[in-house]
Amino acid sequence: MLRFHNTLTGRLEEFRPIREGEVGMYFCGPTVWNLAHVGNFRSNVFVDVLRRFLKFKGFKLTHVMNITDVDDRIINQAIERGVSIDEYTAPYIEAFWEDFDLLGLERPEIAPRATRHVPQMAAIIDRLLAGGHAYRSDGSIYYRISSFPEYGKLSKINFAGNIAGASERVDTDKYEKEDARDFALWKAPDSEQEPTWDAAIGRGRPGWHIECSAMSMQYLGETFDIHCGGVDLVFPHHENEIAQSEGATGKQFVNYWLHGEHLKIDGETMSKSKGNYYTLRDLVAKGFTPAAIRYALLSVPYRKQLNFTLDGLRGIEKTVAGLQDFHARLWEARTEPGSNPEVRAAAARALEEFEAGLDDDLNTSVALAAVHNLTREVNTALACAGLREDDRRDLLEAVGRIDSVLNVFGRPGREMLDSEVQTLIDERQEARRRRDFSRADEIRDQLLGRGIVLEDTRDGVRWKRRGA
RNA sequence: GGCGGCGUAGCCAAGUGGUAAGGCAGAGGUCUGCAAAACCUUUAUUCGUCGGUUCGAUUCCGACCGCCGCCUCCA
Repeated sequence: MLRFHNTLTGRLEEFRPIREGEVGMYFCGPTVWNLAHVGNFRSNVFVDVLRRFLKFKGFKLTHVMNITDVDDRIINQAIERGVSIDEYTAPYIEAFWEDFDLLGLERPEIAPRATRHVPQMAAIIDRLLAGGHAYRSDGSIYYRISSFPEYGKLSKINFAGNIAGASERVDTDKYEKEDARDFALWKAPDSEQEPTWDAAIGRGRPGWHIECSAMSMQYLGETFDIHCGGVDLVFPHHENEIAQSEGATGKQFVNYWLHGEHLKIDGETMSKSKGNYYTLRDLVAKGFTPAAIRYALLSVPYRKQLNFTLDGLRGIEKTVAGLQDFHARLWEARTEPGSNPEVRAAAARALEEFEAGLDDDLNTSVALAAVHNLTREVNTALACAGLREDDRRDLLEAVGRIDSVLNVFGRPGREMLDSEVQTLIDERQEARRRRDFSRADEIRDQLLGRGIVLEDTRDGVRWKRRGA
């Protein structure tokens, strides 16, 4: 039974989609004003595990991830450089997808861009105006929080007790708002340079929150199953989405809200000034593999802060290499016909525990423990020739199924070595037959220098690549 | 000030009212010409501190200490 911790209710709840066997989910995606950092990708990895596990469970998925390509930062940067919004964001969107693919993330079914959905946003704002949930002021349009008594139900925010200690931080707004809590749905242009849209509601540009209401409802309907994002979005972004959507439709917006925790770097918040700010590219440049980064980001359950350290990542490189070696060894294993009931049972148990772990609010730690227990048991069988052909087939299938969610085992297909390397390997085998071990070791070291690691096994020599 | 999270071996960490998963590192061993890989054994009488409830608490309650986050368009 699949259960999620629902931020809306604060409880662990059984997941029941609106339509049997189908799931609509929305994830607040990147704001493409700079290169995404490793923390951004923790959210993406969490959502990737979620979407892959839903497919594992047999659900048909419609996953929408928006791309925020208009906000104050983007507009300011574009104006400063004298380029259009699209020109400014294009390289960041491209870089985002490159990193996304590199981490083995499955692309969502739909990835709408805010700038392409302004009419839909205007339509919702129009409904809100008609319903008394919004008002015009100084050419801008604001959401009237007092018209939505349930405001605060997601973040449990309490304005009464809130203002006292935080009062010095409350925005002294230049705009004319009825209430300090009200937020902008539609902004009148500040200057002539600013990009604007002509919509039925006037000329201007959308506020931040409205795009997610507009795009999620366009692609998933007025009520849908899952909305996820980082914890920082709970307030105000998601709270405002609820106010906008439910204010406009009068229906419940989302059934399950899932929020991923942030990561810490060496126990501290990541920030440029602390020098612990890593983009994916930084880590790859340091020699880390995407599979290990992915593993690191998913190894701790999504609702826990995870402590990301380079030392830890180095250890995880070994863990992941072990899993990939295991997969390759299993793929190559020469086995006798038949089956070993113990191995069969181990495979079945691992799949069960893997699924049970993820069923429990995506407890990836438990799921990974099941994987490691399986690889150890199978390695034992492999070491004492206790693996049979039927087991091998079952295990490859089980690993494939597990990896359809984790995506860390790598593809075991054999790459061809160039003939010069192959000749050296053959020469070394010949030298070993002559017991000319100094020549054999010389060749082994030589290949190691080229990133090729040799292993002598009972079935002959194996080779694999290792990063420099 | 309001709301929330966390503190478990050298490190990363899961977890539960009934006696501590998993990974990395360490030690010893098997295998190997030597390696590598893999496997086996081993590594927390103990889960921040102090109280309380209980037959029994790391797990529930209270206090305290320490760390992190949201209340600022930051994942």
